[in-house]
Amino acid sequence: MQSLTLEDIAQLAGVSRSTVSRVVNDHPNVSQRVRQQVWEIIQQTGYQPNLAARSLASQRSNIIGLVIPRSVSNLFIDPYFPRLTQGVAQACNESNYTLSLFLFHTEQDERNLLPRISRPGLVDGIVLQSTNADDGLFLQLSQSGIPFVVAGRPMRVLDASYVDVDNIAGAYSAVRHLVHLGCRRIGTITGPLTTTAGLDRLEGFKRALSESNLDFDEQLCTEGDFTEGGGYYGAQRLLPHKPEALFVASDIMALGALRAIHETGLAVPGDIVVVGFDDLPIADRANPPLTTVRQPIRILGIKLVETLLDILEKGPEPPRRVIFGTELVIRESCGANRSATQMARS
Amino acid sequence: MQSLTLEDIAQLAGVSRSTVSRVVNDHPNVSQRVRQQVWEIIQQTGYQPNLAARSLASQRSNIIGLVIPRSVSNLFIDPYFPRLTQGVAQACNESNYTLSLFLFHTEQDERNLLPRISRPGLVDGIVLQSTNADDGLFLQLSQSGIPFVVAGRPMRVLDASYVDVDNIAGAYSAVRHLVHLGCRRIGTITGPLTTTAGLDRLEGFKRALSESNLDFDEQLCTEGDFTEGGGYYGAQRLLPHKPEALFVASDIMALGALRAIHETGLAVPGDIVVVGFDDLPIADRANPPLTTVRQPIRILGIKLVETLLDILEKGPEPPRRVIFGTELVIRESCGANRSATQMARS
DNA sequence: AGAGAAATTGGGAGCGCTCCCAATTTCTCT
DNA sequence: AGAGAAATTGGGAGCGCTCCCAATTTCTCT
Repeated sequence: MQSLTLEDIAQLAGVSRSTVSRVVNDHPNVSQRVRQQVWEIIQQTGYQPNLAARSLASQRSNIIGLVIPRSVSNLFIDPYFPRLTQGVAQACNESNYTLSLFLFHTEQDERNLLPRISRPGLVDGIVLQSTNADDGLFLQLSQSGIPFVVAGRPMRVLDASYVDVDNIAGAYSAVRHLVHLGCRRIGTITGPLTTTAGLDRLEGFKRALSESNLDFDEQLCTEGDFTEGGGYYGAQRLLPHKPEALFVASDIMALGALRAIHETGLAVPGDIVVVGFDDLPIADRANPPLTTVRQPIRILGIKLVETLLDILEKGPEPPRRVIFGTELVIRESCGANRSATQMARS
Repeated sequence: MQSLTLEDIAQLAGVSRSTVSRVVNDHPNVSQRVRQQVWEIIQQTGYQPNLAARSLASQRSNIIGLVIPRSVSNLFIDPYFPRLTQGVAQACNESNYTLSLFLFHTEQDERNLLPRISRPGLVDGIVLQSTNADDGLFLQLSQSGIPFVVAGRPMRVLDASYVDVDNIAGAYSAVRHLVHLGCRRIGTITGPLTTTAGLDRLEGFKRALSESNLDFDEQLCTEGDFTEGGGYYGAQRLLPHKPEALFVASDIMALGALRAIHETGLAVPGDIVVVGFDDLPIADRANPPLTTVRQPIRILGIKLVETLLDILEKGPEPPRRVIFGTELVIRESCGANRSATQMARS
C-alpha cells in the first residue's frame, strides 16, 4: 500500500505540485477547470495528504492535547470527565483537529508530562483540567509558551484563559431554594477546598446563608473529595448535628450521602432534604431522584476547544474568560414537588 | 521561543547532526566520551527533537488511535470506557506513544472516520472498540492495511486480532453459583445481542442452566442495552414471571434492575437475588452490595496496546488472541454471606 | 490589436529529522 | 611498528509537504 504523494497527483493531473497543494487546501487562485480536474484525480486515487509532512512544513500539527492531571484522573471514573471529553472530542471533529489524551497513572508519568507534551511538532495547544495539586505543571506550562486554556478557573495562575461555570451562583441558588422551603439548619459537604470548584461552591453556600440571615455553623460543614465515599463519610460526620438539609457539592457525593442517611434509618426528603451539583444522568435515577444544580458539561468541553482555537489564531492576549450559568433542577430529594426549574445566572 | 534543532546541538557540541541523532535515539556506535558531551548540551539547552520531522523521516508517528464508535460512545458515560481508556493511556505512556482519542457525535463524524484516521502520517495503529453496528468500519479498516486490534471479540471479522475476557466462563460461573445457592427459576437481562459480549454472556447463562438440568425459559430472558434504563425496564418485564434470581449482564443494568425490584416492594436478596457483571466501583456501593463477575478492564486496556505494538513490530500474522479470566465477587445481593471469592478461568 | 494589469501556474528552498554509506579514527594482533 | 579489522563519525539524500516568488497565461480596456 505505497501511498501517493502530492507529486504523484500532480503528474497524473498534468499540473504542478503547488497547484495540487492549493486545491487540497482550498486556496484561491486556481482556475475552476484545473481545480475540478485535480479533484477528480484525488477522488479516483483516494489521495490523502501526509500529516507529518504537513506538520513539518507548516509548523502546525492540528492536534490538541487534553491533559487531565493525576490528582483528578483517579476520578476519570466520575462521569464528569467522560462528558467533558466528549464535548472536547466533538469540537475537535468539527474543526478538523485531532485530539490527544494525556492521562497519568504514576507520579513519574506526570513529571514527564511537560517534556513530552511540549515537544515541538506534537500539539498546537492544550486543554488542561484545573487542579491545585499540580501547580508546578501550570507554571511550567505558562512558561513553555505553548498555548493553553484551563477547564475550570485555575487557583493561582491569574492570567490564564479558562472556561468555567458559575459555581458561586449555582450553589447560591440551590441553598436559597432550601431556605425558601423553610430549612434553617443547612449543612454542606464541600468539594476539595484545594479546588476552585470546591471553594466557589462553598462561597455560594455561605452567601446564601448570610443573605438569609442564617449563621454559618462550622459543625454543619465538612470537606469532601468528590467521590461517593467522600459523600458517605461526610454525611456520617454531619448527621449527628441534626441538619434539616444538606447541600452536597457533587452528585456522586450526594449518592454517598444518601447511602449514609438511609443507613441511619432517616428518610429523604421526609427527615432531611438533599441537593446535589452537576446533574449527571444518575441524579435522576437516585432514590429519591436528586434535586441538583445542572452544569452544561459537554458545552464546556466544546467551548474550551473554541477558546483554544481562538487563542491559536489571535494570540493569548487578552486572557479569555467564559463563565456558563447553571440551572437548578428540582426533583424529589428536596421535598419540593414542583417540576419547575429556576435559572441562576452570573 | 525559537526551538533548537539537531543541527544547533551538533554545532554546540562540535559534532555532526548524525551523531546527535544517534545520541538522542540511544543508538549504539557512539563513543562514551562523545555521548556524554552531547547529553550535557542537550540537558543544558533543553533540546527536544521535533516530532513531526521525526515522523516524516522515519515514517512512524508513535501515535496510537483509540476509536470508540458512535454506537457505544453514547455509553462513554458507562465507567467501562473511562477505565479501558485509562489502561490504554497508561500503556501508551510506558511505551512512549501518544494516545489519540476518536469519539463520534454524529453519523457524519463517523463516516469521516476512516478518511481521517487512515491519513498517512497520523497514527501507527488503532485500538478499536468492538461493536456490531459498524461493520462497514471494520471492513474498511481491514482493507486499509492500517494495523489494528479490537477490544472485545469482533462479530464478523474473523481474522482480526483482539483482546477480550472470557464472557462465557464468567457468566457460567455466576449462574452456577446461583444454582448452588438453590435457585431454580433464574432469569437474565442480557446485553445487546448485537454484541459478542451480550451473546457470550447469554451463552454462558444457557450452558450453566443446561449443565444444571434446568430448562431455558424464554419468558425469563429479556434483552437489555447495557444502560441503567435498560436494566430497569428489563426487570419490569421479567418480574411478573416470578424469577427467584436474576443474572444481569452488566453492573449498570443491575442497578436499574435493583431500582425496579425495590419499586415493586420486593427485597434483595430476601425475595429475589441479583448478580451483575463487571465489578465497577459502584457495585460495592449498591444497595445491597452487588455480587458480580469481575473483569480486569484496565489490564485489558494495557494488553490491547501491548498487542498492537507487537503487531507493529512483527506484523499482523498470525492474528493475536488474548482472553482474560474473570472472577466471581460474592457480596450480599446473591444472599450468600460468604466473603470468599471463587475463580472462573477459561 | 496590443499594452498593462490581474489571475494562474510552476519550481526552488526549506521544515527538522532518519538512514545509508563513505571517510576517518581507533583498536587488535603479530 | 604497521597492516587489517572494527568502531566511530560525517555528510548527502530524502521523507512529503508549504510558502514564496518568478514566470506564464488570461483578461481588460482603449
